[in-house]
Amino acid sequence: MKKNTNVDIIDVAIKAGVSPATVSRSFNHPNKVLKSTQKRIEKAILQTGYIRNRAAQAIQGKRSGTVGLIVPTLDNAIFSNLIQAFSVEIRQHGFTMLVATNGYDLDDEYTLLRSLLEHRVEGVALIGHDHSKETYNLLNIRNVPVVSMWNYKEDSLISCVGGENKEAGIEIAKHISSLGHTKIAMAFPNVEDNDRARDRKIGVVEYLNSQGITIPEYWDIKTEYSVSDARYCAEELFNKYPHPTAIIAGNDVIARGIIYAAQSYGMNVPKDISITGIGDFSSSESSFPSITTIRMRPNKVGKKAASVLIDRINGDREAEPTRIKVSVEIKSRESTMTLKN
Amino acid sequence: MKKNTNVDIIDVAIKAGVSPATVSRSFNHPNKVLKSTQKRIEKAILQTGYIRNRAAQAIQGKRSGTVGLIVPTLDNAIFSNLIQAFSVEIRQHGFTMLVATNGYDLDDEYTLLRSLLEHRVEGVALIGHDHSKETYNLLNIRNVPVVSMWNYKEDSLISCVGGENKEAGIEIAKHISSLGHTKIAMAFPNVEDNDRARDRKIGVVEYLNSQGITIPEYWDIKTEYSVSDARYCAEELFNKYPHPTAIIAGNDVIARGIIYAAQSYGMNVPKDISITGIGDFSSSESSFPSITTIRMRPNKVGKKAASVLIDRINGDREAEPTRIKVSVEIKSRESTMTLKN
DNA sequence: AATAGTTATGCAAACGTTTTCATTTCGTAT
DNA sequence: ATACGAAATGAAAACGTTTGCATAACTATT
Repeated sequence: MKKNTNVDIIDVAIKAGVSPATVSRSFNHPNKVLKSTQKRIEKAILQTGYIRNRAAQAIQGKRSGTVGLIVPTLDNAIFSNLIQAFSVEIRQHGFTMLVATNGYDLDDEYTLLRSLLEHRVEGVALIGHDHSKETYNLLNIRNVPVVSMWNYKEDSLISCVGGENKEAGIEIAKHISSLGHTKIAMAFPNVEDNDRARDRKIGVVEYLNSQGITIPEYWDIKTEYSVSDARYCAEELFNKYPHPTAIIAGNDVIARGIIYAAQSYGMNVPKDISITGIGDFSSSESSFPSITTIRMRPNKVGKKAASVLIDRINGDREAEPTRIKVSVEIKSRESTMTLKN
Repeated sequence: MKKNTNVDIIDVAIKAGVSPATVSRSFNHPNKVLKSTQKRIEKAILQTGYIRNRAAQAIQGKRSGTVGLIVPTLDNAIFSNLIQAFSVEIRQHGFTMLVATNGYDLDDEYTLLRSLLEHRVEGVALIGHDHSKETYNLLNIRNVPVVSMWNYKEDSLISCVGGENKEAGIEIAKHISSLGHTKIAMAFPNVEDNDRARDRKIGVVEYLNSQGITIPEYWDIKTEYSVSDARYCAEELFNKYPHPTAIIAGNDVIARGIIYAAQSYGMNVPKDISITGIGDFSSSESSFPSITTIRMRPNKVGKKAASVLIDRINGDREAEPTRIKVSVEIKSRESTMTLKN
């Protein structure tokens, strides 16, 4: 078996009886090359097993054909829908995606960004608006097309596509409050360096306050973004403190964990306790009980963000940030009900 | 604000008062360069805002600093743990990861592989052993370091790290059977082009047959890899056919969907019906009821696969495939119990 | 102090493309 | 047939690195 690693555009050109320039053009400007010549070139490519070298292309300072994506983690459902949608759309435009995870660490994010830029990604997608000074600075200096996903912000420094998280918090609080609940607990992750969670929490707290409801310290649960930790934290609450009649969770994964905790304590959701999420992840509708949540349309956000990014890559580098607000919407399902007294 | 996109190694060299070659060496062979010179270079890099160009590096035919990963989907929990572990390990060795999803389409996988090779990834990770003829051929011709994850196979054509899926199937069937169940249903996805699912199913069927148990057609559920579809399919079963006392699901996500279906039909899991998964995804232990499943150690597989790949990248290109078997283990939890009669 | 052996650096030729500019070929109108 | 503009192609100079070879600057040895 002939091992063939280094056939280049010149080999193809010779085989096809044309110049390298023509082969190159047949890739990048096919309309500038005669149909019949294209055929000959294609044949030569097949015969030689040529695979074009994007690195050599990228070096021209033009297209690298890649975009970078930095997410906090791939480890759970939170970003899966989003990333999948983003990836599919990106690819349809001929890009390949470089992915890096920063584990919610903003300094690390900066390092990753640098590394992506070393690879000359044509654009970058990030999550949310909490990024280090250095990150913003680097993006600006290099003038990299960039889009922030998941979170709408009307005065964002960079383009963004997402829902308004504060509004999401308000909506869910409104829902719970309208069902008559007043003994309400919350379960959010660490909101420092995480504007999505922070905005949601602010929305919840502000709305409840406006209704004269305050949440005591011991009902303000801090949890990680995982089913297991959420369950554990909820069980702690059930063990040690008076039981609320409703718990508002920072997202659907946390809500799921809390529901498991409640069920394992023999409570019925929603009869004994109402529990809400935020996000509407793909399994929230089909779980039992299905979760009352706020629909944040991850698929739409991912897809839309991809096209915003591509537009920016192809378009005006100096343009104002594009900001797209994806409306949020309450999904009232089985995990909540009117407070019985 | 000065927009600065094109500072190159020469600018840095001038600033630092050395030659470009020395700057290059300070990146790639730092021990070959005087400490004091390195300092000057670092300072120049900071002052100029230089970011090295990996494309120009890659063109030398040496390192591109990237590896490619092709997965069926990012959309659900199945591969999340695996990918996360893989990505973290890869990065610790200075690589960046190019990710592509093929939606379980093997022809598409070939196209993606080509595209990754255009970017001159130094190695490729795939899922399982079902790949098209063209894919295997291309990998062989180009002599690309490659590792298959998730599935151990003793005579695999390429290196692999994973559990033995057939064994997983056998183990879970053994467990269910040992609990006294004989009225057993199965729920698997389409096993064509999916060796993981196929091997599991074979294991289940063969073991049950050996115990004199056969599964009627109407208890052989075909479902997609999603909570919602699994729930839907299970409800169909509950609606139309006699109820089994146990259901063996192809993985934990499917199991989860089935549990929801059962619960929504007022059944108690496990008192009325035992349900098992395979895979042991991160939330399976903390869900309620927790899922009896086969531990496939996705974190270990991902991490190990990354290091196998890196070894192959740095090592002997002609070596025999490295095959690492990650042992599977039954995790008996709350979703199963002895058949009461 | 002269020599040999190291170590650090510079020079210049790659690496595999793309693209500008120049040239050739072709079709069409005279 | 001739001339003209358009379309297709080729030649060669980039693009930003890395690296083999040559040289210069040290260190250690006598």
